[in-house]
Amino acid sequence: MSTVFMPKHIHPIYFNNVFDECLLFQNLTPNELDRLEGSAELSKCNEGEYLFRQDAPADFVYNVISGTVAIERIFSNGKRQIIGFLFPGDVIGLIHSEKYDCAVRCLTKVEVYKFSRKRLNILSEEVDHLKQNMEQIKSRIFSRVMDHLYVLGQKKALERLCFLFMQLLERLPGARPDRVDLYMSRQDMADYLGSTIETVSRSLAKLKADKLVAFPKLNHLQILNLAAVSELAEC
Amino acid sequence: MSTVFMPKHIHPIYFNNVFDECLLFQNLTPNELDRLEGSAELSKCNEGEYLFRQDAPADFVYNVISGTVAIERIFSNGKRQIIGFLFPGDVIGLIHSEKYDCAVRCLTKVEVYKFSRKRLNILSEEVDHLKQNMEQIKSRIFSRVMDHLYVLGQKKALERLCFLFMQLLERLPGARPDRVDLYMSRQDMADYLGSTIETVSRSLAKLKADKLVAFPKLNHLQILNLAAVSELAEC
DNA sequence: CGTTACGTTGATGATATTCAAGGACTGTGG
DNA sequence: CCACAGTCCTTGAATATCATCAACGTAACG
Repeated sequence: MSTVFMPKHIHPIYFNNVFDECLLFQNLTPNELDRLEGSAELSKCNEGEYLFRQDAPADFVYNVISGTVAIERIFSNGKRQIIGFLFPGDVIGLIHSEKYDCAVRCLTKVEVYKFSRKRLNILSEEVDHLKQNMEQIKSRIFSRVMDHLYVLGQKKALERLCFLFMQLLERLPGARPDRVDLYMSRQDMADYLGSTIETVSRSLAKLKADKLVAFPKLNHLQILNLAAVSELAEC
Repeated sequence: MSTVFMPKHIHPIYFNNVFDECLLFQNLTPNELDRLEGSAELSKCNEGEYLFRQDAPADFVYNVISGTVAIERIFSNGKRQIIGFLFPGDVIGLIHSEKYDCAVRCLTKVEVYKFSRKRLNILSEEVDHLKQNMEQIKSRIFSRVMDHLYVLGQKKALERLCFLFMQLLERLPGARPDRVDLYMSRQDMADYLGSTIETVSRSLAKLKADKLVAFPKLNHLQILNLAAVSELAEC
């Protein structure tokens, strides 16, 4: 990998596998990357911990370097809806008012770059590509939520599960059909898919019985029949 | 109503009941409003027509003056998910990439102000309050979609219907518990709530039987027991 | 080797969808 | 003004799907 664009002081992990795929940094010149770096701070978080909670002041924007997180929303009756899962390269916290309207829980050990939201906004005024990238990220997030909405509105349990698998396959860096790591629990899947842990488990059993997927280990998914899974997931 | 902030050439309908509630224009000075006006054009659309279609170039941002529209998304299998209903004062088309990723269908005769997206963005660089308003609108839209996601994921048909009614009551200008006009068909409600027309109809019957609501006319909803409906709708 | 947390499976009842038939409202033309 | 057709809405019956409660497996860990 070329090191031409590598700012001097950023943690090297940035450049292992994430940097190239990271939307936030697309098309930035070395000089602009340097300026962005000045607003950033590496931050770590352990499995099960929260990056931030619902209703906390929305002062920071995060860029996931490594690990997987769940965006979740708790409601007054105690129920939980997971809005999405985010992976290395993804950005958190762009679309918020003064307070975060959801919480971010780490499913694994997580490393993030933490930006002051204010400074990022100021910088985006001066760096046109950065602004464009931020807008693009927002519209992608929105588009993804609308797909999610459709899945919860129209699809059956089995199809929902396939939707999740295709999402993971497409968005989890390094995922291949024969190797998708499920970092989330069955309960997390259920809360994402608007279902229950039992229904998820039964749907999994059905997919296994039909030889569409296999589980060499509990959280190691293999997609055996990609065409069929993709078909079921289809939007 | 004070006319101090009234730009000279804007269509008077703007000032009948919408202007004060319109987020896009909050806190703008008369001079700034004048500049905004220069980018605007009044446009009308009949019931059943589309303001724009999915995948059309996203060149414009709309501000609803009068009427009701449905934001909908069509999927490859022909199914339709309605993302939301918009009313006077609401803004359409802020969060999109180059192409609209959903379509906007008019449920009634509709009047909108049509802004060039490009010019609006440029103007927002110069007018700080406008930029803030736009950000606030985006985060509200996002927050609303997340509530919707929760409703589709976690709630039963009856509760979903109550959720819709409360949304209408809160957001439809002029709506009161004893007078909520349903401009959408039963099919529209079903497509919004991730349900079927029959289930919507049955849920309605149940709510009527329990004296929570009444229908003096087919599309004139009265909420008889606001506390109960609100309770059922609760997020 | 027991404890604990997490996942699976079975039985049952609740809820929603589907298919089909019947009403109610609307607009048109006689 | 009425008859008729068309559209939308409601209701019924049968079925499919899912949630719930409970029991059982299994993997991880001290």
